[in-house]
Amino acid sequence: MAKRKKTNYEIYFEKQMKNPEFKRVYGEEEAKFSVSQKIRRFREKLGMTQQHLAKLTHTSQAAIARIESADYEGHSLSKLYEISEALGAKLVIDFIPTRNVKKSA
Amino acid sequence: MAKRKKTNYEIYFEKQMKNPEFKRVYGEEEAKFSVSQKIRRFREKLGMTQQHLAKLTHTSQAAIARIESADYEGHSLSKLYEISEALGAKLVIDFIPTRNVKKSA
DNA sequence: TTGGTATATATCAAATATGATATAATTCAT
DNA sequence: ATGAATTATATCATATTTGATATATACCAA
Repeated sequence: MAKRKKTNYEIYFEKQMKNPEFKRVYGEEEAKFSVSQKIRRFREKLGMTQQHLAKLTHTSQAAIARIESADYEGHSLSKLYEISEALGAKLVIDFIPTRNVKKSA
Repeated sequence: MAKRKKTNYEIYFEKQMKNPEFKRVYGEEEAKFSVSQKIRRFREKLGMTQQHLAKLTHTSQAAIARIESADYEGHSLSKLYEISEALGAKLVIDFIPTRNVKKSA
């Protein structure tokens, strides 16, 4: 069975992950957090309150609290884009291949 | 006005972005596609039909078509997680700092 | 403690996404 | 061109997210 050809991104990413510094920063420090946690951490790094982020994204402090709560899973992409904009960040979304999948039905 | 202290991640990322290879692969080849396009491209690389992906995610072919349509922006994270699982992929979501933001309200 | 600020939780109506179905349009092989 | 497979579009009921509000809790400083 022939192996699927890796994308450039995969090749590059795997190479980077062999770099201990990259692995530490990307693979551990950041990637282990849930989306909720990432938002909270990012906001707190900026010294920004939920109230302020709420104003920037035209919503309420309660809504931000909900989005940042650990067990919340109802995030929409449109909301995440709004939030990333308010945080001065770019939202990156990628599908990284992890295992083989049967090709067809 | 004192500059905000950069996070380790920011420092590392900016350094990487000065590497033309990283910039090309991370910033252009992948990031230029919308989420809809990424799903479609990923599915097609696997030689998988919308019908099959629909079955794997317990929904209809029409729903997959909608999710892959270029102008659709209603994606939810929960749906993206389901899809990435069916595609044999890990969904990566990250906020990459791009500019400074006022610290507080 | 008191007051002030920040965050968490609950409720409910409104907005939006989802699933299901039917059917149209496209693509592709023969 | 015909037919089969694939994808696109439309509609509508249902489910879920969102915004808004009120209020509770937590935390810190004076």
